[in-house]
Amino acid sequence: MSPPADDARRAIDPSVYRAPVGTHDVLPPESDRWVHVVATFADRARRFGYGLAVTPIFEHLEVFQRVGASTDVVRKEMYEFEDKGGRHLALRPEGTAPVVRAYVQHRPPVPWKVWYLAPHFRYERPQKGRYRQHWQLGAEVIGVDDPEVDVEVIALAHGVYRALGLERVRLLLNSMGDARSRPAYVAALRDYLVRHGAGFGDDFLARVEQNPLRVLDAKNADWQDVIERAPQLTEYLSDAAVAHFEAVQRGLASLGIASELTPRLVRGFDYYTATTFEFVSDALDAAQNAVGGGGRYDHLAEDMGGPPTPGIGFGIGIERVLIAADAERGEDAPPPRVEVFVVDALGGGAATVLVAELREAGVSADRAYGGRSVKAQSKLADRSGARYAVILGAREAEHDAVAVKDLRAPEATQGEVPRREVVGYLRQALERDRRPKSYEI
RNA sequence: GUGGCCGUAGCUCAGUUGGCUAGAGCGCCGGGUUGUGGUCCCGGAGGUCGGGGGUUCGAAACCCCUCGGUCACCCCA
Repeated sequence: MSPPADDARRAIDPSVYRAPVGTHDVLPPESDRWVHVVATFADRARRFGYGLAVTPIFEHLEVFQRVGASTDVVRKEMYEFEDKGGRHLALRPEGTAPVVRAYVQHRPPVPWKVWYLAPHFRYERPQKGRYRQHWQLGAEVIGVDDPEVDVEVIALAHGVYRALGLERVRLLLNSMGDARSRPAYVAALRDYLVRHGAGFGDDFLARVEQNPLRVLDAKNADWQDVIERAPQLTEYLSDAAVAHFEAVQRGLASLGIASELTPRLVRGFDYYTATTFEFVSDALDAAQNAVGGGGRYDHLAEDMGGPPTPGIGFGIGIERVLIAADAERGEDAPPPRVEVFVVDALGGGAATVLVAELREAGVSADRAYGGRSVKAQSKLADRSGARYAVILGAREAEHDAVAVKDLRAPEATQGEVPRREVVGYLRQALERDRRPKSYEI
């Protein structure tokens, strides 16, 4: 491949060869933290008895329209397209709908407990913690409306934040009521807002018209007084809804999980019923402080043509979790890439063999390429963060030995080890000072 | 979709009454007598000054458009 000629170079549009607006690459060393979040979640989901559900990255448009005609996701944020067969499809904007669709399609035995890791897409203007493609980890339990399930699902999410070392994450809790109690409330709220918000302009009226609940979490300062005094959903809950909600709160308390009743917590999707919740980070002063959220959706399966089936789930935004971790404790130096770096002063493939032996033995190892000088290789050894360097030198080779150097020692500490023993020697040395403390993101 | 701020080497930035071959630090590559890193010294590579158009004798700097970044609104992970 020869480089393009100068004039050909000029014709290349640099704005095209970059990640599209609102998307980003996840690369080392940042991706190490990303993997750690995923691994932590996967481990806990497994312990809770959840299996992985991998669903398509796109679905028929109708699947996502089930999140609600009044939602921003459906009205303006969907990445929809038509394929060559004329099907109307959309990239996944949220995680619950595809899982419920899969449930309705396959009808697995209940309770169906699954978790997922998936990219999500929303066409909106990016800003801190808000991207057009972002990754969510989530879990869903379908088929049971026992409040104990609500408690378990919330506990799963809560445990993930704790395991990741996030301490400034709070749990906000609310109940959206059930099919019987919500319509009466919405009517009362609309009535109230129309009466008291007469002078608030078209934006206000449009929201009241579209979905009065949307007004409750509005940030507009002029509206706050009216919103403060608006009727609260909790006053309209049916006896059954109240009983369910109280059971959830008792269950959380019994696990020592603190939650805050937040009557004005309104989540973005219309399908929510009963329990809704959101995890927010106080370390984030950005407008996007929600690091996760979810709720119960007892009519969604039915709305997709399945039998009446309750369900509950949540999603956690990986990017926001990482931002929250940075905000809590600052960005740490990246962890070492490998434990051992092999410096080859002999040539002839000696490093190739030793590195292979180390890797087979479970020791992470790297080496330099391109026949670089010993000095250059030593620099790379230093920068790799490796604890030990092994130098393959001519003097040592004369009696079948190699030099092993402790790169962390303040004074250069170097010793000779017989070539055939070096792998075992390094394994033991690394085992001795393996840090017991858990790795935080 | 609307609005504010910003756009000079890989990164962080300097460079204004518009005027010499566009600079620094860090990073990268090499060297400091032929086998060793982290400190220090020397050298080197690397820039369509986001892109296009305009004003001007002359533009990185001024104007317009455009692309991108960032923050906020709307809303959310």
